[in-house]
Amino acid sequence: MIDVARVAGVSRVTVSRAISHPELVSPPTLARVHAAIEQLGYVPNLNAGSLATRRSRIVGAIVPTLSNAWFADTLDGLGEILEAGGYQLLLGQSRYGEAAEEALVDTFIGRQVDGLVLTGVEHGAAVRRKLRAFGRPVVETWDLTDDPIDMVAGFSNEDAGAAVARHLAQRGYRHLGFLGANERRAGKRLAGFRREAARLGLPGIEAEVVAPPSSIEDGVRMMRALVARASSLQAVYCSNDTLGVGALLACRQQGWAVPRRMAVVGFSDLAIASASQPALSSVRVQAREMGRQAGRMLLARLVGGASVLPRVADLGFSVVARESS
Amino acid sequence: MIDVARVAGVSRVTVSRAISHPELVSPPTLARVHAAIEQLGYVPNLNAGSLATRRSRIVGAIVPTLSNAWFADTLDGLGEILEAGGYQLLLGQSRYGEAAEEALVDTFIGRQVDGLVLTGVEHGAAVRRKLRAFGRPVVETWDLTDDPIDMVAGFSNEDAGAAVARHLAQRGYRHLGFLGANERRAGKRLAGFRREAARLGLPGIEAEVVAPPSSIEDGVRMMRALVARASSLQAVYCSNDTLGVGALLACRQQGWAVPRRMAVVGFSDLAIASASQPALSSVRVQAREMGRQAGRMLLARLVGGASVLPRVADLGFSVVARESS
DNA sequence: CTGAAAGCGCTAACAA
DNA sequence: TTGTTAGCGCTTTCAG
Repeated sequence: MIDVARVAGVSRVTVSRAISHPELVSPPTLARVHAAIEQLGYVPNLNAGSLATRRSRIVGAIVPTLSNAWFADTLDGLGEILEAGGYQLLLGQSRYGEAAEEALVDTFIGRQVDGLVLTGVEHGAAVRRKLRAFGRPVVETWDLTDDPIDMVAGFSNEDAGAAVARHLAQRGYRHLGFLGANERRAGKRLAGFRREAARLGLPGIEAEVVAPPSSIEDGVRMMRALVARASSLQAVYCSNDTLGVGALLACRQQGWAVPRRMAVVGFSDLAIASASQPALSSVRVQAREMGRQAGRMLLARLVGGASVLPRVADLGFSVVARESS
Repeated sequence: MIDVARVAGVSRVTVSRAISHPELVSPPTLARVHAAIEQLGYVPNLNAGSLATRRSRIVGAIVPTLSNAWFADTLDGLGEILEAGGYQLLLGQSRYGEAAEEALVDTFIGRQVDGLVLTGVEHGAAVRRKLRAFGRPVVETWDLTDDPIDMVAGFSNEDAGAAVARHLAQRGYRHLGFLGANERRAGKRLAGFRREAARLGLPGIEAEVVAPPSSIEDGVRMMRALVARASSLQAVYCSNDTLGVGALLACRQQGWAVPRRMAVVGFSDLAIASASQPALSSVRVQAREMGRQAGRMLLARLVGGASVLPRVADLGFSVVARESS
């Protein structure tokens, strides 16, 4: 910057202003500074700027994993909005681990991110405390809660589970089962599924769980294990579409007609759900829109702006009935 | 940090050392410092550290989009390796735009990222110049070139296209078509496909292209357009599986038997390829492994270490023949 | 509209 | 092993 100042024949401050507050610099001076910047190929050190301003123009985002298309979609939507506001995304993968999440929160705070997006609403006590003390905007996604750290953009996983139970009950299935990942939000979907089945007077629900991330093979194996335990099973709800496709595959291998002998419902409505044979019923969630909404909520607080957004946004979900149920 | 120093009864440097170089601090002092850190809930400002050390412990990554599972997988693999080395990922989406890519490169340089991962090997001249001048490790992915900016971890898109042509020719298909995204790497696959078809003496190839990102609907529409133009078509190669699934759908709607009346081959072997009906032949690429390899190449340069990795890593690809061809 | 002075929070020499 | 002295490169008062 000193070099630029010398070449332009001005002081360092003026160069700084020409970059950050061009309206405070006279047009001729501005032109000279720009020329010097161009000539020297000068690129300002944003870290130094962040240190001085305490604003990094970076938003941190923590997802369990990128290899699930749905989280990637949320990030895509988030990035889309943030880019437009001049912010960038610093990424962290928690791999579904609470300790990893806390470590990520620490480094994000250390890097002075201007805002943070988390997946889910269940976090360690330390995470909640630190983030509240941090005092910068935080959006939790992919779930809902009465007591957010700050803001939420998601949907009710319990309600989604309950909706599937109603959907299956309506179609006459009574003996329901569940295949799911051993993970917080999948657990909530199971809880809602159980609660609603009980309310409707259906028999108790047999469940199989597996450590995330789930694979199609997991689905095949769990489906077999489940029917071995509960041969009267008529329908199974899977906490994600990958397991759902696995369950369909297991049915095909056993020669069971879907949905007559066994109905299957997945979750999150990936492309694979509509492409599979028979097409897999699923629960559609607004993955990308959740990211967008989170981005808007952050920007509203970051750049101020007129619009005051509510702290809680429920993006909802919908049961998509296809051939498998 | 001053507060921590006072509480622990030491100087600021000692606190700094206790955090960054604990082996240089005596155990009792270290304990006092840690106690003070704990008590005050102190979180070091990493930006200040970066400013002083000129190392940010951040790697920038630019992908066209996150909403394609394959790039997300590459990032996942990259993140996996970098996390283990104590680095974090700063993300940028170019949306297949060269200007956007250059802007991202600028801010990444400005943020002093320690390394950079790009998608593809075709970049603006300014990007190449700036990155070479930057002097920090850069890995290009998802393609190969003789003249990398620095390092490459990818595969040959041209060879992949050629391999599909051979695969189809071997099975007796002669009139070949192509559906693809209007994008650099898809273009190379088409070029290889064309070249090989010509070499094998097959008729010229009809192609349809569409702006990325591709959708299943794009595939349906393009497939129809293609056969409207070239009714003798026997097989079609799609530059990604999404288009491939769309092509299959179009065939079903027309009542064409696949692969008898029309063979279809996709690209990148997403889960959707094996789940679709009939199962879609595809070209498998090592998306995650490309990310891992890029991560290893970066770390090898960043932390030094014994192993010297080659500048170019060809991860290859393989044609996966399924029911559709 | 421009410049001088002071400081953001940390770390790398060097010395003790 | 610990502390002292100088910055890292930028931005913000406050004067001029």
